[in-house]
Amino acid sequence: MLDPVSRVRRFNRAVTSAVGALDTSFLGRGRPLGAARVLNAIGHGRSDVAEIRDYLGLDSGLMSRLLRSLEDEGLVETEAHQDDARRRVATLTRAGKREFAAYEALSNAQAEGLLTQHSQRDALLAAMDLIASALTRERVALDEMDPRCEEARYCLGEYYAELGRRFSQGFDVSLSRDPDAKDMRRPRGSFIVAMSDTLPIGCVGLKGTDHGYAEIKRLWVAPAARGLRLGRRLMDVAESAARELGITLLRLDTNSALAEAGQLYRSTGWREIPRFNDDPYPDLFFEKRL
Amino acid sequence: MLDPVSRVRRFNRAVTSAVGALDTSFLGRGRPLGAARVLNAIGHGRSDVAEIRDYLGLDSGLMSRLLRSLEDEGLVETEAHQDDARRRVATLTRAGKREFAAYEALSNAQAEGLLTQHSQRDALLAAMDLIASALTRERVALDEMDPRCEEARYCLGEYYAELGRRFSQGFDVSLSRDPDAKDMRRPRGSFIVAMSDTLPIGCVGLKGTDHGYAEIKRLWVAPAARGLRLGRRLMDVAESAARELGITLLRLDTNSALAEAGQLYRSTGWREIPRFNDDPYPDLFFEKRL
DNA sequence: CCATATATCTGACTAAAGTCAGATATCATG
DNA sequence: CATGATATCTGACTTTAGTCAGATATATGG
Repeated sequence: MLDPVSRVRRFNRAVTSAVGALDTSFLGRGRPLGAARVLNAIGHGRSDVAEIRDYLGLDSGLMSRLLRSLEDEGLVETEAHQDDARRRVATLTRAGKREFAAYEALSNAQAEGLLTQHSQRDALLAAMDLIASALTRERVALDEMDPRCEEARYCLGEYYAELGRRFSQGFDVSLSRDPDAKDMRRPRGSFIVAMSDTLPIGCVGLKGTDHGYAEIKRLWVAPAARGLRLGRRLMDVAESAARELGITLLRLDTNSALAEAGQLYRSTGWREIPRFNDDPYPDLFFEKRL
Repeated sequence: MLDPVSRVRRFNRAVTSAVGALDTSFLGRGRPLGAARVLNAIGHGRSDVAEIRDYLGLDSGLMSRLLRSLEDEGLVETEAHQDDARRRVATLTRAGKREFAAYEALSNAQAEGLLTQHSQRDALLAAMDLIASALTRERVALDEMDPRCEEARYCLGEYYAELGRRFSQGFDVSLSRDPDAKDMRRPRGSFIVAMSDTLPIGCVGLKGTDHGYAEIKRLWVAPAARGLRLGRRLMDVAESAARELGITLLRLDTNSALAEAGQLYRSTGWREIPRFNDDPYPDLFFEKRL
C-alpha cells in the first residue's frame, strides 16, 4: 500500500480516470474521438496530412476517411501541397475554427477546474511540471534559439530568480557581467533551450569571441526537470556547438553554492583554474580544452 | 505556453501517452482491453458482478458477454450470490490468478520503469501523491479505524516525523503525553483516517473519557493532500463522533509553529484558553463546547 | 521518357465496444 | 401466492477503430 510502486499505481489510476473524463467531454460534441483528434491536431497547427498521420499514429486509409468526414461536416478543407502535389495540406474552415475553439474551451475548462479546486496552485503546478518532464524525458528537444526569444527569456528569468534564492547575498543581474545577446548567437556563439513539449525546461549559453575562445554561461535546469541528466545533455550540445564554431578553449565561472553544477563540471572533463574575471558572484572557475 | 492552464494541459498530454502505453502492454496478453479490465477488477477483489459493472461503467449485456468470454478461457468462475440468487459472484480460477498476476507484473514493471529512470525518486513520488490526492479529492473516504491498524500507524509515524522537522527542538514521542489507543476507540473515543484510494492521507484522534469530555489529538494531513480542506473535514467528522458519544466539551493543544492548524481551529469555533496540561511541546490551547 | 518510389485514396474486410429490447430467474412485499 | 422490482442473460443491431490490398496521381533520378 505504501511502497513506491503502489504509489505510482495509485497515481496512474487517479490520472486515468481524469483523462477518461476529458475524452468523454470531447464525445459530447457529437463526433467520434478519432475525428476530434484530427480536428484538434489541425487546429494546433499540424497541417500536413502525413505529419498528422504520424503524430496520431493512424493508418493512411483511416486518416483519409477521418479527413473526409471532417470535410463533409464542412470543418476542414484540403488542398495539394505547394511543392509536392502528392501531399495534402489540411486547413480549418471558419466553422472548423469555431469547433476547434469549442474543444479548446473544454480542455481549458478541465484544466482550470483542476486548478481552482486546489488552494495550493503553485505546488500542484510544480508537481505537474515535474511529472510531465519525467514522462516526456525521451522527447526533450534541445534547440538552438535566439537568446532574446520568449523561451530563452523565460529560462533566464527563472535562472536569475533561482540565483537570488540560492545566494545568501541575493543576485542582481546588473552587477554581473551580463553577456551581450550578440555573443550568444551564430556565428560567434550559441544559445540552447531544452523544450519539453511546449515548456522550456533548461538552457545554456555559449558566449563566443572571434579567436577560438568561448565561455559557458547561464546553465539552468528547471527544478521540475532535475534528475533527468538534462544539465549534462545541455553541456554536450553546447560543446558540440563550440567545436563547430572552431572554439578550442572553453571557460566558465560558477558559485560553490551551486553544488550540482560543480559536480557536473568536474565529472565531465573540466579542470578547476584560478579566477579569470572580477564578477562578484562566482567563486569557482573551470576550463576545458576541446 | 507558460500560463497555468497550458502547464496543466502539457501534464495531460504527457500522462495520456503514458497511460496509453500501459493499455498497449495489456493488449500484449492477447485479450481485448474490456476483458482484461474485468479480469483485473476481479483480481483486485471486486467479486460482485453488479459492482464490477458499476465500477467499469459497463452495460449489463456487455458485462455478461465479457464474463462469458473469461469463463470460456477458464480464467473465471461465477456462482450465485449466497443471499440473493439473482446476483452473481465471480472468482478467479487458478489459471485466472496466474493471468491476473501477469497483468500485475506488467503494471508493476511500468511503475518501476518510471521510477528507475529518475534520479530523484522521492520528489517524483511526492509529486505523484500530490496530484493523485488532488484528482481524487471527491473520493476521499474518512473512515473510523483502530488507532493501532497499519493505516493509522503510518499516519502517526508521518505525523511524528513532521513534528520533528517543524519543532526547532525536535520531537520525541516518549516525552509527549501519548494517548492510550483504548481512549481513541469506541466507546470512549474514536480515530479517523482519511483514505485516498489505497493511501492514508490524514488522520485525527478523539481521545475520550467517560464523563462527557474529550481531547482532539494527532490531527495530521499528508503534505500531498494539503490545500484540499481535508483538515476541516477530519475535524468535522471527529466532532460528529464526539457528539454521538455524548461529549459536550472538547479541548486540544497545539504548537504555534503549526500555523495552519491554529488558523483552522480559530476559524471553526474554537476558543483559545490557558494551558491545561504540562506536555512540553504545545504552547497553544483551545476549547470548544458542543 | 521510363522505372521506381511516395502520398493519398478507395473498397472490402475484421474486431471491439457499446446499445437496446425482451427473456428468465429470483427477490421482497402485501 | 400474485405482483412488481431487480440482476443477469441473449439476440440483434450499430458505431468506431483499425487492417490490408490494390488504384491513382505525382515526384525523382537516370
